[in-house]
Amino acid sequence: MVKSTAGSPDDAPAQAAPSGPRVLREAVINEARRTLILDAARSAFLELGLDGASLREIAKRAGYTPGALYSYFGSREEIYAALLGESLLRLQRRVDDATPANSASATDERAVLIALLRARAKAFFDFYREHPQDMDLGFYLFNGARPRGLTPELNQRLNGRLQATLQPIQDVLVRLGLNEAEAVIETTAIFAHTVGLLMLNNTGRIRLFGQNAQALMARYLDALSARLASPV
Amino acid sequence: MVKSTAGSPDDAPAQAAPSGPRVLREAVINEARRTLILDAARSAFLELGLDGASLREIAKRAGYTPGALYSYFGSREEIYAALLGESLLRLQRRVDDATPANSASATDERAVLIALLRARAKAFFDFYREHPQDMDLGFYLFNGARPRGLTPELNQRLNGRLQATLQPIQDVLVRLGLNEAEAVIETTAIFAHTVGLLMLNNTGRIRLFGQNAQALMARYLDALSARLASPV
Amino acid sequence: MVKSTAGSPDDAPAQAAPSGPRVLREAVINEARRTLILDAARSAFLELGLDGASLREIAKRAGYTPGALYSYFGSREEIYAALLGESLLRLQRRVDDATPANSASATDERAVLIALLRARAKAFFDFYREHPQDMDLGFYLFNGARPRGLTPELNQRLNGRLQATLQPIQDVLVRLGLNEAEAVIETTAIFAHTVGLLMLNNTGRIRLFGQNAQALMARYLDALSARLASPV
Amino acid sequence: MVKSTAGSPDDAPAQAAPSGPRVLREAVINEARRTLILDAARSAFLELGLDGASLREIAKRAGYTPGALYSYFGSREEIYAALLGESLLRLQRRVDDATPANSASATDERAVLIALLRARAKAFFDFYREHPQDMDLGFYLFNGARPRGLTPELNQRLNGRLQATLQPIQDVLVRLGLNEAEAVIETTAIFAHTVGLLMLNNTGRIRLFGQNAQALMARYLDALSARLASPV
DNA sequence: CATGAATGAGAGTTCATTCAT
DNA sequence: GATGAATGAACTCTCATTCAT
Repeated sequence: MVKSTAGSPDDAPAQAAPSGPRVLREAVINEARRTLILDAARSAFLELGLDGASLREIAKRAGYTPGALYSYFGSREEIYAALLGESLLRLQRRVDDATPANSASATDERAVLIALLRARAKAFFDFYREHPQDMDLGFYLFNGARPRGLTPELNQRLNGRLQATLQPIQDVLVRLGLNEAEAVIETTAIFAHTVGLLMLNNTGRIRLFGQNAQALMARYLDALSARLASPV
Repeated sequence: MVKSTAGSPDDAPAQAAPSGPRVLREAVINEARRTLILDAARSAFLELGLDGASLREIAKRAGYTPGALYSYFGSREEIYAALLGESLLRLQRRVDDATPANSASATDERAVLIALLRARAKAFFDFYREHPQDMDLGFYLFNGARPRGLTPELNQRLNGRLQATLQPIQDVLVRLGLNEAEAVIETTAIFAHTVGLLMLNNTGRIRLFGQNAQALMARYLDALSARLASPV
Repeated sequence: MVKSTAGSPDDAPAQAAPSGPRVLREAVINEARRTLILDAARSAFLELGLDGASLREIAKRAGYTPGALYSYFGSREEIYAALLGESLLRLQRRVDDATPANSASATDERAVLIALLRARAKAFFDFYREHPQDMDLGFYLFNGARPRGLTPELNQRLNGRLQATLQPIQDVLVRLGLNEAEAVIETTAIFAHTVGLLMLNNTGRIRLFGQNAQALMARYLDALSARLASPV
Repeated sequence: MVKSTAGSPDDAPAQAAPSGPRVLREAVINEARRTLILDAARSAFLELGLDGASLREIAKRAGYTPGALYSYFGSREEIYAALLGESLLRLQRRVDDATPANSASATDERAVLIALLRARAKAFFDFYREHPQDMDLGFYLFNGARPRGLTPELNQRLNGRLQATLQPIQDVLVRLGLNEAEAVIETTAIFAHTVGLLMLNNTGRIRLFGQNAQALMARYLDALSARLASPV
């Protein structure tokens, strides 16, 4: 049995395992197999959605029998959690890498920061617009008072990842002069608007109103930029 | 058999049924029984969520055998749809009835309109904040290209209800000087922000950030009010 | 409640009912309603087969609610039985009315008889070829040691009808010189061959062999005619 | 999972499975369990008919829970198909093994062939007379334009088996001098007569006419033999 | 480590039939 | 005579999970 937690190479090892070349090799192999399963889960997810991504289906796609998965994950929900954890990492990378499109008016430092803010918020938005299933996953796992079959630790870890993802946005706001509290508030608002637009978009509500999600996001960022343009 | 559509008092009767005291009484009884089932469904929903609100569970709570429900609804999805339809009606009523808290500065007509806008948006927000399951329901039934087992007619009817609910908000915007297109855009933005806040709230994300959904909503409306304060 | 047996106008009344103009009128109306139901059953049968012809479906097509049918028939099987009884009557009529195609060589009395035999056998065959569902019905109701939910009386009555249907064929054989026993044997053989061809035809087995049911029936009758051509 | 196709020992293995004593043992066990289920199905069939042989009933008789059967068969129809496939194999073996009762007049080669033909046709007839349920099964699975829930491949395989079963009869006819087309026609006729007699026998129609199915079959073969006695 | 058979529960749905009204 | 709500049992099938091997 392996059963580490939300699978990812950079996770700090939960406990100091007895080391040695053999143990190391096995750990590497295990990680590879976990990855294999997660790839299968992701593809099942993508094609069939949450309902269709049954444990059986995932096992089949990974070339395993259902029971085998329990050597690597404690339950179906844990696979989902690992998937979500990994999705958040990809999101984080994307937000971190975001750069403003045109660095023309590099003279005005404030404008540069705002452009960076927009780039990061847009990266966040685009990620979920392009991968709607990843958002489904997140909302599936956190849909009540207590998350779905997640251990408190796992839950906390995932929450940490989410916050880490939004941190770059918050940072820019601070550099723009907002104090910590204000920055958190504004970040949360951006987060909420983004999520709202995406939800409406994914469920066809936006098309219903003859609108376009990307344009609405740009519009929101326009207004935000205007508010931030002059020092607070 | 009864099987009218998404149950509601104000539905125009599909056909002129033979009237008379007896027929009337039976219709009333039927409506009562439909309501009984819907109440059971709602309670199951509330306590167990969508997954737990199986037909069997609903039937049990309504004091019926599973098969009996099929006299009133053609499928499980139809029950959900009726629930959603009825929920949208309650929402609509709430938005329609919304009035500004303090009608103090009744002198400034523009201010009055903005106060009305805020009251309506707040009513919308509060409704779903108080009844989170109702929002789940909506997102469940419209979660893809094609809605979950809904007939196109039912889908269209429900969409119409949703739009009717947002209409009062849009109306105020028009009265404030926005043209039709702008009003739709702004309404959609309000809708999105509301939904986003609620989603984050319902899944505990907002508390995670140490925030408060109602305050964030108020803040959003503040900014909006400021933008609308001066004529366009 | 009415519940006479295998419905048909020419059935001898099972019991001497109290007569009188009013009773008579009601009996007529009842008969009409039974016919209405049977028509509905037949149409359901024709379009949906045995599986699809549920009591609900029949009731719907007859413009009744399910429960109402129990005023006229004791069970679903009884409806089927009535349908079969009526089908056998139609078959009988068809066989009785069968006449040789070309009455050319009217000189040879033996040839005339053989032509009549062929016409009758062909009529029998054609009836079921054109109405495959009617044969399904028969085999459904008599598929075991004891017929499906039929009372012995009903069973006997239906058997009598079947025999009456084959009687005209048997008669010709007798007129051709066969004694009673031989005639019954030959009739049964014709019956069997017909049924076999039809079964294979209805289930696509004959097409599978690249054959044609009608041609095979003609071929069988050719051989039979040849055997009967010279006096026994 | 096992899920080979219409179960039978002589099926060519679909893929070269990794061999070895362990794999072999498991394959044997699996085959045994499939057989166990098929035995249960056959017995349910025999006692309760097609309607009564539900998945639940079969599972109960096999000592399984309903879901367990899905490890071995993809659907209820697949069980039926396996049953039919295996039944056709038994039939084929019986026909192949059929030998004339008295090989007295071995001098006349033509007579020997005719005796062989009779033996084979009789074997076919006897098989279904002794196992009436097997015929029901066949007619159930092929009762319309498209077979009941069978994949086209399975359907084709079963059809192939049926044709293989009749081939020995057809062969003798060819050896007796009939050309290919005539042989097919005559084989189909024999098949039809057999099926017709069996249907009437199984449903009690033959007894109704005071006849005996075996005698009628013999009589049919007498006439056929007479026709074939002299070279064509 | 992996298998895969098996469980046990449950899903939605359909049905003939009954019976108070 | 007719309604139609309701029963109760049945249906096929899917699922996450367990565990002896």
